[in-house]
Amino acid sequence: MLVNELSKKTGLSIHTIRYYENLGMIKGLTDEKVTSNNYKHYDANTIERLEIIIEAREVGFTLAEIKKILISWFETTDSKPETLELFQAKIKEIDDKMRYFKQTKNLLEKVCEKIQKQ
Amino acid sequence: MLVNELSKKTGLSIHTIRYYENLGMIKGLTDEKVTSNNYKHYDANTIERLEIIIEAREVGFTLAEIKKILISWFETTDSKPETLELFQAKIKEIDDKMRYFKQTKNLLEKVCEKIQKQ
DNA sequence: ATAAAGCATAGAGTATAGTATATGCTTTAT
DNA sequence: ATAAAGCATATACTATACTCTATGCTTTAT
Repeated sequence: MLVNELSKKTGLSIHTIRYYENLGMIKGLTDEKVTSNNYKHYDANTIERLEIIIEAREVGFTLAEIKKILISWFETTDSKPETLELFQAKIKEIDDKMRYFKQTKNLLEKVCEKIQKQ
Repeated sequence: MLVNELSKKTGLSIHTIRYYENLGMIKGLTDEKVTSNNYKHYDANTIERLEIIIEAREVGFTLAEIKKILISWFETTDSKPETLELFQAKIKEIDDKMRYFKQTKNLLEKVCEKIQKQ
């Protein structure tokens, strides 16, 4: 599929997709048999990657961090202990954030109650 | 307390505190009795506000959104239905994000497992 | 008394994550 | 055949949230 279809399937703008491609987070392939253009083709794996990006950026991870996750998930063949430690730290970060979430949700609920009582 | 103490108590840099003050998220008061300087004094409410800011920014809310939360929580006396709707929408956002969190945590745990198996 | 540290304001600079514009070539539709 | 739409690359622009630097005045320590 070309970039337009990929955009429609993921909900990301073509600009954003190209931005992620420039960062090396996804990679389209040009068809060697076609010489008239250099259109890039994307596959199901690209969609999977973009869905991971969408999820992880909601969590607040930077694109640089998400890139590391993608590499470890899809490309890495060797296991580096520092990579493992990195992700274990990220899991802890998520747990910490969960607590902030609950507190903020709680505050928002109280704010709503306060408004409704008036 | 002055800005230095406030910084130490909250863990935020003096620059960041002033940045938030310029955005109108907190407010220090100058002592009217002192004419030689215009040092700003901060109270316990400021700490409370900054703690809310820290929590809510972890959740991914923008400073503009957090400012609205602070106003509704500490200053607002009248209840606007649109404010209530805003916060109810924010609560839903948090619930949505929670789902992304669980998915991302799940992915990270799988990545860790994958690395450990190698 | 004088140097060091603290405070305030203003403005510049940085990082991240897009978003938009310009240009030029290619493909598709009429 | 030609106009419209799609694709690629490059560069510029924007927004958010800081972070740093410069300047000058005030307070504190020695």
